[in-house]
Amino acid sequence: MQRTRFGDMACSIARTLDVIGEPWSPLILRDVYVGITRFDALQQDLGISRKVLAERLKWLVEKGVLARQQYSSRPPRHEYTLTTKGEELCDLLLVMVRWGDRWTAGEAGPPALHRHHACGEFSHVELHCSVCGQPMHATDIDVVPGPGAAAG
Amino acid sequence: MQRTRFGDMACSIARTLDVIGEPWSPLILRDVYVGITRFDALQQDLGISRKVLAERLKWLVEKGVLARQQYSSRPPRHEYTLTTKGEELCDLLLVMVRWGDRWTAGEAGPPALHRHHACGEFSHVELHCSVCGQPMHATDIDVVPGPGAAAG
DNA sequence: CAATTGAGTTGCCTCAAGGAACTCACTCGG
DNA sequence: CCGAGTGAGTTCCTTGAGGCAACTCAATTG
Repeated sequence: MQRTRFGDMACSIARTLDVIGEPWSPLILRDVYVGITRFDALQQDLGISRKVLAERLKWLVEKGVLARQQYSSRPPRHEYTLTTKGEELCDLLLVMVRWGDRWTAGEAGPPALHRHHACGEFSHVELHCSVCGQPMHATDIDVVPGPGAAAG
Repeated sequence: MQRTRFGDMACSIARTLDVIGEPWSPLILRDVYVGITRFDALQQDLGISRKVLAERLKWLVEKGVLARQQYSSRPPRHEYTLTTKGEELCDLLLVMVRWGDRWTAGEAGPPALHRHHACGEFSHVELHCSVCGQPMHATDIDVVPGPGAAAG
């Protein structure tokens, strides 16, 4: 965890980073997304320190991205699942995968493939405009201050 | 910088995080994207420590996301600009903005708006399938091992 | 020649990350 | 009933990254 907190900045990027910007958090999200939901399983899959894992899980639950649920009462056992807020964060992971596949995969090719339910094909995500439906990239837009911009 | 490096993992998310996963890096990228390209300007805008800023810039240049260019020879002055690789990373920022706007903006509304050049409207990004063009979210896909998956 | 600006670098200090061991509650096999 | 096993953390110690401030160096402006 960095000392400077991003949560108070008037920037949606900074505020998103406040939630999942710390090391390991996106990988925890990925694991929960693919079905690794128990503490020990996460710890072994990631090779993360148990202490840091406990901290991150607590944080992500507090932020409403994950939910901690008891799936057995005797013995008490828990698992972590995605909330709606968390599922929508996974979109971010898809975009990371796309960039990582393009720029870091190298000769061996992408480590994972995505099959889209709607068409059944292996594909990747593309960004489109919510209004006109055309492709939309960082170079295709102007950024202007919005209502929540800091005064001054 | 976390001690555990993500760059060697067989996962495009981890490898993307290796490039921009460290604290501040996405915000540096955002600033360069919106035209804050000089060292001191970045330092003042972000409130980041000069030491960490120097480290991050060096890392991002090494990774080919930013380019360090001289825009004046006498006196020698430099600025940082986005490479193609860096511009494509900005797509990630757009998705962060979208999530942050939805889940963290609150009453005040989003701090920034995006106007799409193609249609001239204020809009946000949506994820679509590269094959069928239909919406594509984390809940709409199956993840299966690809050619670059680690053996074992 | 002094002050200013851009772009870093150096040094010190604190707190977070890594690692390993320990706890606690419960279950299962003999 | 006893010991081993499992899930889910917690505690302790060491190292190193992040914050802060001061310093450097080169060139420019007054």
